[in-house]
Amino acid sequence: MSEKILLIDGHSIINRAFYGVADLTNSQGLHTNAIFGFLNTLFKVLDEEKPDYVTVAFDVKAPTFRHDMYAEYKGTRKPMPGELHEQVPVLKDVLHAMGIITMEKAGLEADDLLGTVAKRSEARGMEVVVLSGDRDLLQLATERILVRIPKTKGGVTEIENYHTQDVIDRYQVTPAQIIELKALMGDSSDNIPGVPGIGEKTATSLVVQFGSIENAYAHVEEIKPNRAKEAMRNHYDMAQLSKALATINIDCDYDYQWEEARLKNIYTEEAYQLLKGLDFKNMLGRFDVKAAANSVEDAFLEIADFARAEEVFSLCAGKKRAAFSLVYEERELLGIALSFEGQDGAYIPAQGLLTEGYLTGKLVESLQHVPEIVTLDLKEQMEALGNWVSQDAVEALLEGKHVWRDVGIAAYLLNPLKGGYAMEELGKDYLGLDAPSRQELFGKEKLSQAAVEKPGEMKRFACYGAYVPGKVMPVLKERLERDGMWQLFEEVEMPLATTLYFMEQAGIRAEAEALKVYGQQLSVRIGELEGKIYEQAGESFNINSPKQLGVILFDKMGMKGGKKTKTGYSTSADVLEKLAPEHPVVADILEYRQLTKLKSTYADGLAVCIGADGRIHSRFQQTVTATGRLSSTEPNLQNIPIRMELGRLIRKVFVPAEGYVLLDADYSQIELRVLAHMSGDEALIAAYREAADIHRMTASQVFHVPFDQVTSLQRRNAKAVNFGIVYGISSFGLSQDLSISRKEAQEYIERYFESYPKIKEFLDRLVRDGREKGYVETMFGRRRPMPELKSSNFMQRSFGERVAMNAPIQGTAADIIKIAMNRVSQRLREERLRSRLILQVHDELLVEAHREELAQVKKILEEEMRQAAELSVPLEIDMHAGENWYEAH
DNA sequence: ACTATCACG
DNA sequence: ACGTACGTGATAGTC
Repeated sequence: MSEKILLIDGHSIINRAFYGVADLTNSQGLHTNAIFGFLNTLFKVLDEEKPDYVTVAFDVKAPTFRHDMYAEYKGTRKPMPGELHEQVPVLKDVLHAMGIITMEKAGLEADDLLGTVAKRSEARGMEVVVLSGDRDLLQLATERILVRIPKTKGGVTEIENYHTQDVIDRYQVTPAQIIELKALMGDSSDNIPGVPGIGEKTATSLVVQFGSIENAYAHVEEIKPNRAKEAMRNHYDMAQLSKALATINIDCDYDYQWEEARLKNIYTEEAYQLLKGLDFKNMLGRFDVKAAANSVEDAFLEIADFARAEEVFSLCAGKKRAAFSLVYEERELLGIALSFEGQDGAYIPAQGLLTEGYLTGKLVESLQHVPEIVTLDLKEQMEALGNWVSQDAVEALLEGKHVWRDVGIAAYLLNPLKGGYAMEELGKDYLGLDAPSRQELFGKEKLSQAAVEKPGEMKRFACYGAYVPGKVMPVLKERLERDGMWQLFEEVEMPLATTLYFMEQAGIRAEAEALKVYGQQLSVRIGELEGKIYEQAGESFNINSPKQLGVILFDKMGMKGGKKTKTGYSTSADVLEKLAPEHPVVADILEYRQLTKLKSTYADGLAVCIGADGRIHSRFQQTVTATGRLSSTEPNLQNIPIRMELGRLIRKVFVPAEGYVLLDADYSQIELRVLAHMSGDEALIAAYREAADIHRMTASQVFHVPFDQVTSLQRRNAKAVNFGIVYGISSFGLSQDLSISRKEAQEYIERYFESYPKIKEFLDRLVRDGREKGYVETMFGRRRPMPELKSSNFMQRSFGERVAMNAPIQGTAADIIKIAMNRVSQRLREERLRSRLILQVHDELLVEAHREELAQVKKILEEEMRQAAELSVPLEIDMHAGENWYEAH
């Protein structure tokens, strides 16, 4: 096997880290965020690539120009901010302490050094990995040179990988032609001027058509859009100059010694001390654990005989804290892992005398005595447990006199942007521990099979499943306390996990027969429409395929629809609605779309979710959204149609059990009320205190007309403005929504802010705080990290600004209803009622209320929802009871 | 696995 | 000049 070398573009990775990681300083006041980000990326790539050689290339800070004659361009490169500048030498020290060499040479750029060493290494038959944030480097990609580009998407770093074909797939040009592309379109971050008037699209088509700038110029008359032709003619010199700037020198005069770069143990004492001085506590964990890599696993036990199992359970029962993990698959229990003080991990497989029932019964019994119980995904564990012990036993355990802590939920609060909170992720993030993932150990193999074939791996997997939560929890607690979210965790999120468990268990009754009839009715009409559409189109085709539909509508029938998506024509509803007057088939297509949606997603989709008990048990996910809302899956019961009557009818299939009714309560405009409170705007607060029609009030203020003379159009527009404010207003967005010009939309917004100056101040403050602190927060301290606000990319930054305005509002509303849910659910149980909370739809709660308890339940809902938070405006609710969800809402 | 579309708050 | 409303999940088609 050939050896592997990893080459890192130090300049671009540290820059990326600096702008992507929230500001950090150590106790001496040294900025450390860029070093932190760099090292995290480095560790990630080292873990993934396991290279034999590593080198990091830097630019020399003295003025260095790739080509002296172009100094004026390179000279315009923005100077490094002092906060970043001071971190570079420290980073180099850390790298050197880990035995990783750096290279730099006056007169040469990091790019050139990387290119040179990459090519030489390739020539020696090595596998090469180049890591850079700069897409210029793509020109180096070959079959044996992999260019990796980290990309931050919503706070999560993913790395894009490019060999030759990947470049072609992504950019339509070869790696060598990346140079041409950059030369034409320019690159402001790299100070390549490019050709004015030519952007990515035009540049790509020119390179695809002509292969090179020179050839394009030779055939300048054939260049198609006139704009591009003129640009090429007038700025050919610029293009050539840009090309020279974009070209990486792969033959530098540099003496590179591979053996110097060979990677040894990077976890040295020296590096440890340096990281300690930087206050990188988490990374130290990594050093500790790496140093003692095998010691944890050595302590893991597998227990196969009855007497020892008894011993372990009774030992566990006597501890202050314990963590456990059920290892199961479908309805088969494979075993139980426990972790507590004095025993890092013990796995007890289900076998022989140690039956499923014995193990789970013993677990419940032991845990009853443990004051603090730690799990990863409590709700899921409890649902599994219910397979082997009685429902009552699970409920008693959940409501018992101990504290439950779910490390997945804790980690979610600390960073809600992550894709998941699996055991190995938590270990890595908070302990620097390299625990194996299920995927790594077993791949797609079934656990039941793995248990037989790989008992050693199964023991590791199971023990880590209990060990990691137990070890991570104290770290998470410290972080939550530091960030002011401990109370939110203890008093809102953890109780909510239990509330959601009860909701999922309860489910909602649905009438399969009625659903089937509804679906059949849809089918009839869908069939009619299908025939009608084919007739009008002159042929049959798949109406559900946007691609085929686009061809029929825009090519065959000649309707003028601008291209919109990357893949072709847009056929979305808003485009079709504008086209409807042109041809009657468009209306039919819209109706067809609507009906097939109803049929496939709702009629058919829900039918398969009805369980043997005649009820649908949706799953409420607590660790998914960026704002703190819940999400509902399998099926999603938070998007059941309501806006259109035909769809709304589906709600008639959701019915209460015999003897019950459905009681539905929703907050009235909770987000605007939250906004009124958080901003402290007197006008809005007064309006809500007087129970005024808020949209009419806004219209009256914004359009300067008396309250009772507001037209319905004005009210509608004002309503859209109110929505826009909550979404993080932009004139473009508002103009789209109202089909008005951007200018008009801008005027609405300005007049709104004149009427409600405190709201403008508030929103501005959110953006500013977000930028300075790196996060925004809700009334209850829930945070949303805001890495986007530091982006140099206009689009990302603008997005960040809207998010900064929206997240605290949406998130506070989410906090409030979560509090209400806990109180409602708890009171229903404490007051020994048969009524149950069964659904939450963001600002709405649905209770299956026993007819005899209706008055009492109404009172509970009303009280707990109104009093969930103390705001400077009242929290109003609308409440109805009905024989189905349609009637109740 | 990814994209387009559309259902909800 | 840049190109969008904020937050989700399910389905069908395409690659």
